[in-house]
Amino acid sequence: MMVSTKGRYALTVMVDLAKNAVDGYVSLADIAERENLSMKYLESIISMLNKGGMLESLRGKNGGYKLARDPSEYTINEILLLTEGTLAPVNCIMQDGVECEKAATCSTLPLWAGLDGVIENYLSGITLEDVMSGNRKKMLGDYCQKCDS
Amino acid sequence: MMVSTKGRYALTVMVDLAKNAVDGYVSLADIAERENLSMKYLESIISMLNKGGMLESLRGKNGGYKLARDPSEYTINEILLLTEGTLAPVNCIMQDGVECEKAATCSTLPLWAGLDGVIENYLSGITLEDVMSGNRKKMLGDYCQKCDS
DNA sequence: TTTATTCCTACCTAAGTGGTAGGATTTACA
DNA sequence: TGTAAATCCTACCACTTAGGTAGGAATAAA
Repeated sequence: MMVSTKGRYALTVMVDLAKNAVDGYVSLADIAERENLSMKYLESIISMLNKGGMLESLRGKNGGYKLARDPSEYTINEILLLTEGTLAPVNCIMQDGVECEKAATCSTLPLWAGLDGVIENYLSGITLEDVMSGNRKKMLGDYCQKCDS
Repeated sequence: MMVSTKGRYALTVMVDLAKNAVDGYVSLADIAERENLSMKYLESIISMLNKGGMLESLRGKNGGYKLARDPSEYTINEILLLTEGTLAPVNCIMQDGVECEKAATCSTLPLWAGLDGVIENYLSGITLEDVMSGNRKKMLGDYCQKCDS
């Protein structure tokens, strides 16, 4: 599994915030109840989003969270990267400038690099707005039977 | 990480067998030495490939393994599926006919389905022959700087 | 000053990853 | 017919990650 519940829940939280955007702040308790997820667990996840600059927060009564930007200005890639660390499909892809010692002669590396590119390309091309508004054509593309009907 | 060492080593073994195809059988000891991998661990991996019909094997002296078909007749997708079980990027994608109970109303599901499609499409479009022969154009596509030079 | 909220640290169980160990079985060949 | 070389099979094991839970401190509005 490439994306754990951390990443999935992070996206769910972001979509929830986008859909329930109001003037003020939205509390985590509200989000957890709407999405039927453990509030305590969401706490640790939303903390990563917050520290990563995705959100604005306010403590205390009537506090909560809200998106820092317009939904169209978030790519799914950057949201998932915050909670997952990396989205590389294998751990032999170069990370932090360190590459596998066999890289120069490895026959399979180009395959993994290509797969990595395909994934990043897809996730970078879709915004929070697309997910929130259910842009099936963009998300499902050729695989969507309903998109043409 | 989507693909574990099992899948990576399985592909490495298949490529090694493709490159070192001879009349007879290739022993696991030879493969392990060439690829510098633990023979004992490879044993369990090659067993999955063998049971999955990817190989032909012969026990006893001068025994070993060889590919059951031409390299061009294996897709990378089917090789990885044997050792990984699934290549779905998240576990909320439908499996064995069972789908998430929130599927009908889930905003994020189309994204995961789209990502799954992109991955499967990529891995199904590349053959063992492509990897063995280093077909960078096909594996790296638009991401390859060297492909046009 | 009370109440509702975020923020922080620590802890826990179960499952998966990446192997290792030892031996039984089979086959070619001298 | 014996022996060496190979696959095949079952068990085990340490370590890491996933997926949370628990408890309380700090903050801010009313």
